[in-house]
Amino acid sequence: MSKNLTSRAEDYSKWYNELVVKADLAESSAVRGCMVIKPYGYAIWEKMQAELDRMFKETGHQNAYFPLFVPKSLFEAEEKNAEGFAKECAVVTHYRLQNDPDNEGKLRVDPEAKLEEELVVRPTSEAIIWSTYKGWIQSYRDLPILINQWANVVRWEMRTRLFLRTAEFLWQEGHTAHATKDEAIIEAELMNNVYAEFAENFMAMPVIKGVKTESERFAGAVETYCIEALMQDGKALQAGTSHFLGQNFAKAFDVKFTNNEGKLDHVWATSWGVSTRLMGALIMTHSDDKGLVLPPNLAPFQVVIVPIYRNDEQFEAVSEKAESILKELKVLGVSCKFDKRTTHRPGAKFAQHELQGVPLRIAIGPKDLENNTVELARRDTLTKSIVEIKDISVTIKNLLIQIQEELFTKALDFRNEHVTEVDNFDDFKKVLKTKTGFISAFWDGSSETEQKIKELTKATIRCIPMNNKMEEGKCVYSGQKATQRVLFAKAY
RNA sequence: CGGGGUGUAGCGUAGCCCGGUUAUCGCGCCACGUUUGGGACGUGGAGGCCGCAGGUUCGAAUCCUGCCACCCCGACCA
Repeated sequence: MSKNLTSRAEDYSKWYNELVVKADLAESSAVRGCMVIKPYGYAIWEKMQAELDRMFKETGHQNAYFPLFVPKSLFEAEEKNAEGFAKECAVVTHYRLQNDPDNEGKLRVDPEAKLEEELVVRPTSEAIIWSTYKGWIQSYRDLPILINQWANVVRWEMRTRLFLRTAEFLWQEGHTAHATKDEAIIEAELMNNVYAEFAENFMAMPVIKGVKTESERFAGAVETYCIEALMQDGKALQAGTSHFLGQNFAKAFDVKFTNNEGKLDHVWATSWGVSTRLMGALIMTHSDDKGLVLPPNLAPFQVVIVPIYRNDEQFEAVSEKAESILKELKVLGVSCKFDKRTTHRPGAKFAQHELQGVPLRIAIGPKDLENNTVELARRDTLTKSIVEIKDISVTIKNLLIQIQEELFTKALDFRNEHVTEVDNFDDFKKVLKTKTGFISAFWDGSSETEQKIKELTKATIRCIPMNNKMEEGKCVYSGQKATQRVLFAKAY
Protein backbone atom coordinates (compact mmCIF):
# COMPACT_ATOMS: atom_id res chain seq x y z
CA MET A 1 0.00 0.00 0.00
CA SER A 2 1.37 3.38 -0.91
CA LYS A 3 1.65 5.74 2.00
CA ASN A 4 -0.06 8.80 0.68
CA LEU A 5 -3.42 9.44 -0.83
CA THR A 6 -3.69 10.96 -4.25
CA SER A 7 -4.36 14.63 -3.53
CA ARG A 8 -7.72 16.19 -4.25
CA ALA A 9 -6.14 18.73 -6.56
CA GLU A 10 -4.42 16.03 -8.58
CA ASP A 11 -7.47 13.84 -9.16
CA TYR A 12 -10.53 14.36 -7.00
CA SER A 13 -12.29 11.22 -8.00
CA LYS A 14 -9.20 9.08 -7.51
CA TRP A 15 -8.73 10.69 -4.11
CA TYR A 16 -12.27 9.71 -3.18
CA ASN A 17 -11.93 6.12 -4.33
CA GLU A 18 -8.62 5.65 -2.56
CA LEU A 19 -9.86 7.25 0.61
CA VAL A 20 -12.90 5.01 0.88
CA VAL A 21 -10.74 1.92 0.54
CA LYS A 22 -7.74 3.04 2.60
CA ALA A 23 -9.78 4.39 5.47
CA ASP A 24 -11.34 0.93 5.54
CA LEU A 25 -14.88 2.13 4.92
CA ALA A 26 -15.84 -0.12 2.02
CA GLU A 27 -14.53 -2.04 -0.95
CA SER A 28 -15.98 -3.37 -4.14
CA SER A 29 -17.16 -6.95 -4.06
CA ALA A 30 -17.33 -9.96 -6.31
CA VAL A 31 -20.74 -8.73 -7.40
CA ARG A 32 -20.75 -6.15 -10.13
CA GLY A 33 -21.64 -2.71 -8.77
CA CYS A 34 -22.16 -3.96 -5.22
CA MET A 35 -19.96 -3.01 -2.30
CA VAL A 36 -18.87 -4.57 0.94
CA ILE A 37 -19.28 -2.06 3.73
CA LYS A 38 -16.46 -2.76 6.16
CA PRO A 39 -16.80 -2.50 9.95
CA TYR A 40 -15.40 1.02 10.27
CA GLY A 41 -17.64 2.31 7.50
CA TYR A 42 -20.61 0.43 8.82
CA ALA A 43 -20.04 1.90 12.28
CA ILE A 44 -20.50 5.38 10.79
CA TRP A 45 -23.63 4.24 8.98
CA GLU A 46 -24.96 2.81 12.23
CA LYS A 47 -24.42 6.18 13.90
CA MET A 48 -26.37 7.83 11.12
CA GLN A 49 -29.11 5.25 11.40
CA ALA A 50 -29.36 5.61 15.15
CA GLU A 51 -29.86 9.34 15.00
CA LEU A 52 -32.23 9.29 12.03
CA ASP A 53 -34.23 6.51 13.62
CA ARG A 54 -34.51 8.56 16.79
CA MET A 55 -35.68 11.56 14.80
CA PHE A 56 -38.26 9.52 12.89
CA LYS A 57 -39.68 8.10 16.08
CA GLU A 58 -39.74 11.52 17.67
CA THR A 59 -41.90 12.70 14.77
CA GLY A 60 -44.35 9.86 15.31
CA HIS A 61 -43.12 7.16 12.94
CA GLN A 62 -42.80 3.44 13.51
CA ASN A 63 -40.56 0.93 11.83
CA ALA A 64 -41.88 -2.05 9.88
CA TYR A 65 -40.56 -4.33 7.19
CA PHE A 66 -41.92 -5.21 3.75
CA PRO A 67 -40.70 -7.83 1.25
CA LEU A 68 -37.68 -7.53 -0.98
CA PHE A 69 -39.69 -8.80 -3.95
CA VAL A 70 -42.49 -7.06 -5.76
CA PRO A 71 -44.70 -9.12 -8.08
CA LYS A 72 -44.53 -7.59 -11.53
CA SER A 73 -48.27 -6.92 -11.68
CA LEU A 74 -48.06 -4.81 -8.53
CA PHE A 75 -44.94 -3.07 -9.68
CA GLU A 76 -46.54 -1.90 -12.91
CA ALA A 77 -49.70 -0.58 -11.23
CA GLU A 78 -48.50 3.00 -10.81
CA GLU A 79 -47.48 3.67 -14.38
CA LYS A 80 -45.16 6.61 -13.97
CA ASN A 81 -43.34 5.01 -11.08
CA ALA A 82 -42.97 1.74 -13.00
CA GLU A 83 -41.80 3.50 -16.12
CA GLY A 84 -39.27 5.52 -14.16
CA PHE A 85 -37.63 2.49 -12.64
CA ALA A 86 -38.24 -0.15 -15.32
CA LYS A 87 -34.84 0.25 -16.97
CA GLU A 88 -32.92 -0.57 -13.83
CA CYS A 89 -34.78 -3.45 -12.25
CA ALA A 90 -33.34 -6.82 -11.33
CA VAL A 91 -35.97 -9.47 -11.94
CA VAL A 92 -36.31 -12.95 -10.48
CA THR A 93 -37.65 -15.37 -13.05
CA HIS A 94 -36.77 -18.78 -11.60
CA TYR A 95 -36.67 -20.39 -8.20
CA ARG A 96 -34.39 -23.40 -8.60
CA LEU A 97 -30.97 -24.50 -9.83
CA GLN A 98 -29.94 -27.97 -10.90
CA ASN A 99 -26.81 -29.84 -11.97
CA ASP A 100 -25.95 -29.00 -15.52
CA PRO A 101 -26.04 -32.27 -17.53
CA ASP A 102 -23.69 -30.79 -20.14
CA ASN A 103 -21.21 -29.36 -17.72
CA GLU A 104 -19.88 -31.54 -14.92
CA GLY A 105 -19.78 -29.83 -11.53
CA LYS A 106 -21.66 -26.77 -12.74
CA LEU A 107 -25.16 -25.60 -11.98
CA ARG A 108 -27.74 -24.17 -14.30
CA VAL A 109 -31.14 -22.60 -13.87
CA ASP A 110 -33.76 -25.32 -13.92
CA PRO A 111 -35.87 -24.49 -16.98
CA GLU A 112 -38.79 -26.26 -15.32
CA ALA A 113 -38.65 -23.85 -12.38
CA LYS A 114 -39.93 -20.74 -14.08
CA LEU A 115 -42.05 -18.50 -11.88
CA GLU A 116 -45.69 -18.00 -12.87
CA GLU A 117 -45.14 -14.30 -12.30
CA GLU A 118 -41.76 -12.58 -12.28
CA LEU A 119 -40.66 -10.88 -9.09
CA VAL A 120 -39.04 -7.49 -9.27
CA VAL A 121 -36.32 -6.85 -6.71
CA ARG A 122 -37.50 -3.59 -5.15
CA PRO A 123 -35.85 -0.45 -6.46
CA THR A 124 -38.18 1.34 -4.02
CA SER A 125 -41.16 0.00 -2.11
CA GLU A 126 -44.19 2.15 -2.89
CA ALA A 127 -45.86 -0.65 -4.84
CA ILE A 128 -45.59 -3.43 -2.31
CA ILE A 129 -46.39 -1.07 0.53
CA TRP A 130 -49.44 0.52 -1.05
CA SER A 131 -50.82 -2.86 -2.06
CA THR A 132 -50.51 -3.71 1.62
CA TYR A 133 -51.99 -0.44 2.88
CA LYS A 134 -55.12 -1.22 0.86
CA GLY A 135 -55.98 -3.87 3.42
CA TRP A 136 -55.25 -1.61 6.37
CA ILE A 137 -57.31 1.45 5.52
CA GLN A 138 -61.10 1.78 5.49
CA SER A 139 -61.83 4.85 7.55
CA TYR A 140 -60.21 8.16 8.40
CA ARG A 141 -59.86 6.58 11.84
CA ASP A 142 -57.20 4.29 10.33
CA LEU A 143 -55.17 7.32 9.33
CA PRO A 144 -52.54 8.54 9.34
CA ILE A 145 -50.20 5.61 8.83
CA LEU A 146 -46.66 6.72 9.60
CA ILE A 147 -44.23 3.95 8.76
CA ASN A 148 -40.54 3.76 8.02
CA GLN A 149 -38.48 0.80 6.93
CA TRP A 150 -34.73 0.23 6.94
CA ALA A 151 -33.96 -1.85 3.91
CA ASN A 152 -31.77 -2.60 0.95
CA VAL A 153 -32.89 -1.79 -2.56
CA VAL A 154 -31.47 -2.63 -5.96
CA ARG A 155 -31.14 -0.34 -8.93
CA TRP A 156 -29.16 -1.78 -11.80
CA GLU A 157 -26.89 1.20 -12.36
CA MET A 158 -24.56 1.37 -15.31
CA ARG A 159 -21.81 3.27 -13.60
CA THR A 160 -21.24 2.72 -9.93
CA ARG A 161 -19.03 4.32 -7.27
CA LEU A 162 -18.61 3.22 -3.70
CA PHE A 163 -21.37 4.77 -1.56
CA LEU A 164 -22.34 7.36 -4.17
CA ARG A 165 -24.02 4.98 -6.53
CA THR A 166 -24.08 1.23 -6.05
CA ALA A 167 -26.37 -1.36 -7.57
CA GLU A 168 -27.52 -2.41 -4.13
CA PHE A 169 -27.67 0.16 -1.40
CA LEU A 170 -28.98 0.54 2.11
CA TRP A 171 -31.50 3.17 2.97
CA GLN A 172 -34.59 3.99 4.90
CA GLU A 173 -37.86 4.70 3.19
CA GLY A 174 -40.77 6.31 4.95
CA HIS A 175 -44.23 5.66 3.54
CA THR A 176 -47.10 7.56 5.02
CA ALA A 177 -50.83 7.67 4.34
CA HIS A 178 -53.05 10.63 5.17
CA ALA A 179 -56.68 11.71 5.09
CA THR A 180 -56.03 15.12 3.56
CA LYS A 181 -53.81 16.68 0.99
CA ASP A 182 -52.61 19.35 3.39
CA GLU A 183 -51.62 16.83 5.98
CA ALA A 184 -49.59 14.88 3.45
CA ILE A 185 -47.83 18.00 2.22
CA ILE A 186 -47.01 18.99 5.78
CA GLU A 187 -45.59 15.51 6.35
CA ALA A 188 -43.41 15.64 3.23
CA GLU A 189 -42.06 19.05 4.23
CA LEU A 190 -41.56 17.95 7.82
CA MET A 191 -39.42 14.99 6.81
CA ASN A 192 -37.38 17.09 4.42
CA ASN A 193 -36.73 19.37 7.39
CA VAL A 194 -35.73 16.38 9.49
CA TYR A 195 -33.19 15.44 6.84
CA ALA A 196 -31.84 18.97 6.71
CA GLU A 197 -31.50 19.06 10.47
CA PHE A 198 -29.70 15.75 10.49
CA ALA A 199 -27.37 16.80 7.70
CA GLU A 200 -26.45 20.05 9.38
CA ASN A 201 -26.32 19.03 13.03
CA PHE A 202 -24.82 15.58 12.70
CA MET A 203 -23.01 15.47 9.40
CA ALA A 204 -21.98 19.14 9.76
CA MET A 205 -23.01 19.42 6.14
CA PRO A 206 -24.95 22.51 5.10
CA VAL A 207 -27.82 21.82 2.75
CA ILE A 208 -30.24 23.82 0.68
CA LYS A 209 -33.84 22.79 1.02
CA GLY A 210 -35.95 23.03 -2.07
CA VAL A 211 -38.28 21.35 -4.51
CA LYS A 212 -37.36 19.59 -7.71
CA THR A 213 -38.49 20.69 -11.13
CA GLU A 214 -40.89 18.45 -12.99
CA SER A 215 -38.17 16.67 -14.91
CA GLU A 216 -36.11 15.92 -11.81
CA ARG A 217 -39.09 14.78 -9.78
CA PHE A 218 -39.40 11.26 -8.39
CA ALA A 219 -41.33 8.98 -10.74
CA GLY A 220 -44.89 8.98 -9.43
CA ALA A 221 -44.62 12.05 -7.22
CA VAL A 222 -46.60 15.27 -7.40
CA GLU A 223 -43.85 17.22 -5.63
CA THR A 224 -40.34 16.21 -4.64
CA TYR A 225 -38.70 18.07 -1.78
CA CYS A 226 -34.97 17.65 -1.44
CA ILE A 227 -31.85 18.69 0.36
CA GLU A 228 -28.91 19.58 -1.83
CA ALA A 229 -25.32 19.72 -0.62
CA LEU A 230 -22.16 20.98 -2.26
CA MET A 231 -19.06 18.82 -2.39
CA GLN A 232 -15.50 20.15 -2.27
CA ASP A 233 -15.02 19.73 -6.01
CA GLY A 234 -17.91 22.08 -6.66
CA LYS A 235 -20.40 19.43 -7.67
CA ALA A 236 -23.80 19.20 -6.04
CA LEU A 237 -25.08 16.09 -4.36
CA GLN A 238 -28.72 15.29 -3.70
CA ALA A 239 -28.56 14.11 -0.12
CA GLY A 240 -32.18 13.25 0.57
CA THR A 241 -35.63 13.45 -0.94
CA SER A 242 -39.14 13.60 0.42
CA HIS A 243 -42.05 13.16 -1.94
CA PHE A 244 -45.64 14.32 -1.84
CA LEU A 245 -47.26 11.55 -3.86
CA GLY A 246 -50.76 13.01 -4.04
CA GLN A 247 -53.32 10.28 -4.61
CA ASN A 248 -51.30 8.58 -7.33
CA PHE A 249 -50.55 5.41 -5.44
CA ALA A 250 -53.93 5.30 -3.72
CA LYS A 251 -55.56 5.41 -7.13
CA ALA A 252 -53.20 2.84 -8.60
CA PHE A 253 -53.84 0.43 -5.72
CA ASP A 254 -57.42 1.46 -5.09
CA VAL A 255 -56.86 2.59 -1.53
CA LYS A 256 -59.99 4.47 -0.44
CA PHE A 257 -61.28 5.54 2.93
CA THR A 258 -64.47 7.04 4.31
CA ASN A 259 -63.83 10.52 5.65
CA ASN A 260 -65.52 12.08 8.65
CA GLU A 261 -68.32 13.33 6.42
CA GLY A 262 -69.12 9.82 5.23
CA LYS A 263 -67.66 10.40 1.77
CA LEU A 264 -65.31 8.01 0.01
CA ASP A 265 -61.94 9.43 -1.02
CA HIS A 266 -58.51 8.21 -2.09
CA VAL A 267 -55.76 8.34 0.49
CA TRP A 268 -52.97 10.93 0.28
CA ALA A 269 -49.39 9.72 0.40
CA THR A 270 -45.79 10.65 1.02
CA SER A 271 -42.53 8.77 0.79
CA TRP A 272 -39.06 9.89 1.81
CA GLY A 273 -35.61 8.41 1.92
CA VAL A 274 -31.93 8.79 2.56
CA SER A 275 -29.33 6.18 1.73
CA THR A 276 -25.75 5.07 2.22
CA ARG A 277 -25.05 7.80 -0.28
CA LEU A 278 -24.88 10.04 2.77
CA MET A 279 -21.59 8.30 3.53
CA GLY A 280 -20.23 9.62 0.27
CA ALA A 281 -21.56 13.07 1.09
CA LEU A 282 -19.93 12.99 4.51
CA ILE A 283 -16.58 11.95 3.07
CA MET A 284 -16.59 14.59 0.34
CA THR A 285 -17.72 17.42 2.58
CA HIS A 286 -14.93 17.41 5.16
CA SER A 287 -12.06 15.12 4.27
CA ASP A 288 -8.63 16.32 3.18
CA ASP A 289 -5.48 15.00 1.54
CA LYS A 290 -4.50 13.19 4.72
CA GLY A 291 -7.73 11.25 4.80
CA LEU A 292 -11.11 11.22 6.36
CA VAL A 293 -12.31 14.02 8.62
CA LEU A 294 -15.29 12.99 10.71
CA PRO A 295 -17.61 15.25 12.67
CA PRO A 296 -17.57 14.18 16.33
CA ASN A 297 -21.29 13.40 16.24
CA LEU A 298 -20.76 10.59 13.76
CA ALA A 299 -17.26 9.34 14.51
CA PRO A 300 -17.22 5.68 15.61
CA PHE A 301 -14.89 6.87 18.35
CA GLN A 302 -14.29 10.52 19.05
CA VAL A 303 -10.95 10.24 20.78
CA VAL A 304 -8.05 7.86 20.42
CA ILE A 305 -5.25 7.54 22.96
CA VAL A 306 -1.82 6.59 21.67
CA PRO A 307 0.72 5.48 24.26
CA ILE A 308 4.38 6.35 23.88
CA TYR A 309 6.96 4.29 25.74
CA ARG A 310 10.45 2.88 25.63
CA ASN A 311 10.04 -0.16 27.79
CA ASP A 312 7.50 -2.30 29.62
CA GLU A 313 7.52 -0.18 32.77
CA GLN A 314 6.79 2.98 30.83
CA PHE A 315 4.08 1.17 28.91
CA GLU A 316 2.49 0.10 32.19
CA ALA A 317 2.65 3.59 33.65
CA VAL A 318 1.32 5.23 30.51
CA SER A 319 -1.44 2.63 30.19
CA GLU A 320 -2.58 3.27 33.72
CA LYS A 321 -2.96 6.96 32.93
CA ALA A 322 -4.70 6.17 29.67
CA GLU A 323 -7.18 3.85 31.34
CA SER A 324 -8.09 6.50 33.88
CA ILE A 325 -8.66 9.09 31.14
CA LEU A 326 -10.72 6.51 29.28
CA LYS A 327 -12.95 6.05 32.31
CA GLU A 328 -13.32 9.77 32.88
CA LEU A 329 -14.34 10.36 29.27
CA LYS A 330 -16.80 7.51 29.32
CA VAL A 331 -18.61 9.12 32.23
CA LEU A 332 -18.94 12.27 30.12
CA GLY A 333 -20.38 10.27 27.24
CA VAL A 334 -17.32 10.68 25.05
CA SER A 335 -16.40 7.59 23.05
CA CYS A 336 -12.74 6.84 23.26
CA LYS A 337 -10.38 4.09 22.17
CA PHE A 338 -7.05 3.25 23.73
CA ASP A 339 -4.80 2.06 20.92
CA LYS A 340 -2.52 -0.16 22.94
CA ARG A 341 -1.29 -2.28 20.06
CA THR A 342 2.33 -3.11 20.68
CA THR A 343 2.75 -4.14 17.08
CA HIS A 344 2.72 -0.63 15.69
CA ARG A 345 4.85 2.38 16.46
CA PRO A 346 3.31 5.73 17.37
CA GLY A 347 3.97 7.34 14.02
CA ALA A 348 2.12 4.57 12.22
CA LYS A 349 -0.81 4.92 14.61
CA PHE A 350 -0.93 8.70 14.16
CA ALA A 351 -1.08 8.26 10.41
CA GLN A 352 -3.76 5.59 10.58
CA HIS A 353 -6.05 7.53 12.89
CA GLU A 354 -5.64 10.58 10.69
CA LEU A 355 -6.56 8.54 7.66
CA GLN A 356 -9.62 7.30 9.50
CA GLY A 357 -10.67 10.73 10.69
CA VAL A 358 -10.71 10.29 14.46
CA PRO A 359 -11.55 13.84 15.65
CA LEU A 360 -9.14 14.00 18.59
CA ARG A 361 -5.94 12.18 19.45
CA ILE A 362 -4.27 12.04 22.81
CA ALA A 363 -0.63 11.02 23.03
CA ILE A 364 0.80 10.17 26.44
CA GLY A 365 4.47 9.50 26.98
CA PRO A 366 7.09 9.59 29.73
CA LYS A 367 7.48 13.37 29.41
CA ASP A 368 3.77 13.78 30.03
CA LEU A 369 3.85 11.54 33.06
CA GLU A 370 6.47 13.84 34.56
CA ASN A 371 4.57 17.00 33.71
CA ASN A 372 1.03 15.72 34.27
CA THR A 373 0.12 16.62 30.72
CA VAL A 374 -0.92 15.01 27.45
CA GLU A 375 -0.51 16.01 23.86
CA LEU A 376 -3.86 16.69 22.25
CA ALA A 377 -4.16 16.78 18.45
CA ARG A 378 -7.12 17.89 16.37
CA ARG A 379 -7.80 16.01 13.16
CA ASP A 380 -9.70 18.80 11.42
CA THR A 381 -7.06 21.51 11.86
CA LEU A 382 -4.07 19.18 12.35
CA THR A 383 -3.01 21.30 15.30
CA LYS A 384 -1.52 20.06 18.55
CA SER A 385 -1.49 21.39 22.07
CA ILE A 386 -0.30 20.37 25.51
CA VAL A 387 -3.07 19.98 28.05
CA GLU A 388 -2.93 19.48 31.81
CA ILE A 389 -4.27 16.06 32.69
CA LYS A 390 -6.63 17.53 35.28
CA ASP A 391 -8.34 19.58 32.58
CA ILE A 392 -8.46 16.86 29.96
CA SER A 393 -12.05 15.70 30.08
CA VAL A 394 -13.53 19.18 30.14
CA THR A 395 -11.19 20.32 27.39
CA ILE A 396 -12.15 17.39 25.23
CA LYS A 397 -15.83 17.70 25.86
CA ASN A 398 -15.73 21.35 24.79
CA LEU A 399 -13.40 20.75 21.91
CA LEU A 400 -15.66 18.10 20.41
CA ILE A 401 -18.53 20.56 20.41
CA GLN A 402 -16.28 23.20 18.92
CA ILE A 403 -15.00 20.88 16.18
CA GLN A 404 -18.52 19.89 15.26
CA GLU A 405 -19.45 23.57 14.92
CA GLU A 406 -16.32 24.60 13.09
CA LEU A 407 -16.64 21.81 10.55
CA PHE A 408 -20.12 23.03 9.80
CA THR A 409 -19.07 26.65 9.60
CA LYS A 410 -16.18 25.83 7.33
CA ALA A 411 -18.41 23.82 5.01
CA LEU A 412 -21.05 26.54 5.12
CA ASP A 413 -18.54 29.24 4.20
CA PHE A 414 -17.34 27.12 1.31
CA ARG A 415 -20.89 26.52 0.16
CA ASN A 416 -21.85 30.18 0.44
CA GLU A 417 -18.78 31.24 -1.49
CA HIS A 418 -19.86 28.84 -4.18
CA VAL A 419 -23.32 30.17 -4.82
CA THR A 420 -22.99 32.65 -7.65
CA GLU A 421 -25.71 34.87 -9.04
CA VAL A 422 -25.51 35.02 -12.77
CA ASP A 423 -27.56 37.03 -15.26
CA ASN A 424 -26.41 35.92 -18.69
CA PHE A 425 -25.58 32.63 -20.28
CA ASP A 426 -21.94 33.43 -21.00
CA ASP A 427 -21.31 34.09 -17.33
CA PHE A 428 -23.29 30.98 -16.55
CA LYS A 429 -20.94 28.83 -18.60
CA LYS A 430 -17.88 30.65 -17.35
CA VAL A 431 -18.75 30.25 -13.68
CA LEU A 432 -19.61 26.62 -14.21
CA LYS A 433 -16.25 26.00 -15.78
CA THR A 434 -13.95 28.04 -13.58
CA LYS A 435 -15.55 28.59 -10.21
CA THR A 436 -18.02 25.68 -10.11
CA GLY A 437 -20.64 25.29 -7.40
CA PHE A 438 -24.24 26.43 -7.43
CA ILE A 439 -25.39 29.01 -9.90
CA SER A 440 -28.37 31.10 -8.99
CA ALA A 441 -30.10 32.23 -12.15
CA PHE A 442 -33.49 33.17 -13.52
CA TRP A 443 -35.34 30.35 -15.24
CA ASP A 444 -38.44 30.67 -17.39
CA GLY A 445 -40.02 27.60 -15.83
CA SER A 446 -40.02 25.45 -18.95
CA SER A 447 -38.67 21.92 -19.22
CA GLU A 448 -37.36 22.75 -22.68
CA THR A 449 -35.06 25.43 -21.32
CA GLU A 450 -33.95 23.16 -18.53
CA GLN A 451 -33.18 20.39 -20.99
CA LYS A 452 -31.34 22.71 -23.32
CA ILE A 453 -29.14 24.04 -20.53
CA LYS A 454 -28.39 20.52 -19.47
CA GLU A 455 -27.33 19.54 -22.97
CA LEU A 456 -25.13 22.58 -23.35
CA THR A 457 -23.50 22.67 -19.93
CA LYS A 458 -24.26 19.40 -18.09
CA ALA A 459 -25.67 21.54 -15.31
CA THR A 460 -29.13 20.67 -14.01
CA ILE A 461 -31.56 22.52 -11.83
CA ARG A 462 -30.76 21.12 -8.43
CA CYS A 463 -33.72 22.74 -6.77
CA ILE A 464 -36.04 25.66 -6.46
CA PRO A 465 -35.16 26.80 -2.95
CA MET A 466 -37.89 26.79 -0.31
CA ASN A 467 -39.39 30.20 0.43
CA ASN A 468 -37.70 31.49 -2.66
CA LYS A 469 -37.83 35.21 -3.25
CA MET A 470 -40.24 36.06 -6.07
CA GLU A 471 -38.86 38.74 -8.33
CA GLU A 472 -39.02 39.81 -11.93
CA GLY A 473 -36.27 38.77 -14.25
CA LYS A 474 -35.29 37.30 -17.57
CA CYS A 475 -34.43 33.65 -18.05
CA VAL A 476 -30.67 33.20 -18.23
CA TYR A 477 -31.01 31.02 -21.32
CA SER A 478 -34.19 31.95 -23.20
CA GLY A 479 -34.54 35.57 -22.15
CA GLN A 480 -38.23 34.90 -21.43
CA LYS A 481 -39.95 36.40 -18.44
CA ALA A 482 -39.03 34.66 -15.20
CA THR A 483 -40.35 34.99 -11.68
CA GLN A 484 -37.54 33.56 -9.59
CA ARG A 485 -33.98 32.37 -9.46
CA VAL A 486 -33.28 28.65 -9.19
CA LEU A 487 -30.09 26.77 -8.38
CA PHE A 488 -28.16 25.09 -11.15
CA ALA A 489 -25.09 22.89 -10.74
CA LYS A 490 -23.29 19.92 -12.09
CA ALA A 491 -24.28 17.07 -9.88
CA TYR A 492 -23.26 13.61 -8.75
C1' C B 1 -25.54 0.33 -22.98
C1' G B 2 -21.84 3.20 -26.64
C1' G B 3 -16.38 5.04 -26.89
C1' G B 4 -11.42 4.59 -24.56
C1' G B 5 -8.14 2.19 -21.05
C1' U B 6 -6.42 -1.46 -17.51
C1' G B 7 -6.06 -6.53 -15.41
C1' U B 8 1.13 -9.95 -13.42
C1' A B 9 1.94 -12.11 -5.05
C1' G B 10 -2.24 -8.45 -0.17
C1' C B 11 -1.07 -3.38 -2.79
C1' G B 12 1.70 -0.67 -6.59
C1' U B 13 4.52 -2.28 -10.76
C1' A B 14 8.73 -4.24 -14.91
C1' G B 15 8.47 -7.64 -18.79
C1' C B 16 4.11 -7.89 -23.66
C1' C B 17 5.23 -4.40 -29.55
C1' C B 18 9.60 -8.38 -31.31
C1' G B 19 6.94 -15.86 -27.93
C1' G B 20 12.26 -19.20 -25.61
C1' U B 21 16.13 -20.83 -18.75
C1' U B 22 14.10 -20.26 -12.41
C1' A B 23 8.65 -13.71 -14.05
C1' U B 24 11.33 -7.84 -12.14
C1' C B 25 11.38 -4.28 -8.40
C1' G B 26 9.20 -1.51 -4.20
C1' C B 27 5.72 -1.60 -0.21
C1' G B 28 3.22 -4.94 2.82
C1' C B 29 3.41 -10.02 5.29
C1' C B 30 6.18 -13.88 8.68
C1' A B 31 10.61 -15.03 12.25
C1' C B 32 14.55 -13.13 15.28
C1' G B 33 17.14 -8.96 17.24
C1' U B 34 17.60 -3.81 18.03
C1' U B 35 13.73 0.01 18.36
C1' U B 36 9.09 3.17 19.97
C1' G B 37 7.36 11.80 21.07
C1' G B 38 5.09 11.55 13.21
C1' G B 39 4.43 6.06 8.68
C1' A B 40 11.73 2.29 12.31
C1' C B 41 16.20 -0.58 11.00
C1' G B 42 19.09 -5.09 10.16
C1' U B 43 19.31 -10.28 8.91
C1' G B 44 16.61 -14.32 7.20
C1' G B 45 11.99 -16.19 4.99
C1' A B 46 7.16 -17.14 2.76
C1' G B 47 4.02 -15.75 -1.02
C1' G B 48 2.31 -16.18 -8.44
C1' C B 49 -2.08 -21.82 -12.71
C1' C B 50 0.65 -13.59 -15.28
C1' G B 51 -8.27 -11.87 -14.66
C1' C B 52 -11.11 -16.43 -16.70
C1' A B 53 -12.05 -19.89 -20.90
C1' G B 54 -10.64 -21.47 -25.52
C1' G B 55 -7.16 -21.29 -29.78
C1' U B 56 -2.25 -20.84 -32.60
C1' U B 57 2.75 -22.94 -31.57
C1' C B 58 7.83 -27.69 -30.19
C1' G B 59 7.07 -23.69 -26.57
C1' A B 60 2.37 -18.34 -24.47
C1' A B 61 2.47 -13.38 -19.20
C1' U B 62 3.79 -12.14 -24.39
C1' C B 63 0.07 -13.64 -30.54
C1' C B 64 -5.55 -14.59 -31.74
C1' U B 65 -10.92 -15.17 -30.15
C1' G B 66 -14.64 -14.95 -26.47
C1' C B 67 -16.06 -13.71 -21.57
C1' C B 68 -15.60 -11.22 -16.76
C1' A B 69 -14.15 -7.26 -13.57
C1' C B 70 -12.41 -2.41 -12.59
C1' C B 71 -11.20 2.83 -14.11
C1' C B 72 -12.18 7.25 -17.37
C1' C B 73 -15.69 9.78 -20.92
C1' G B 74 -20.99 9.74 -22.59
C1' A B 75 -26.44 8.28 -21.86
C1' C B 76 -29.20 6.79 -17.04
C1' C B 77 -29.48 7.59 -11.82
C1' A B 78 -30.34 8.42 -4.94
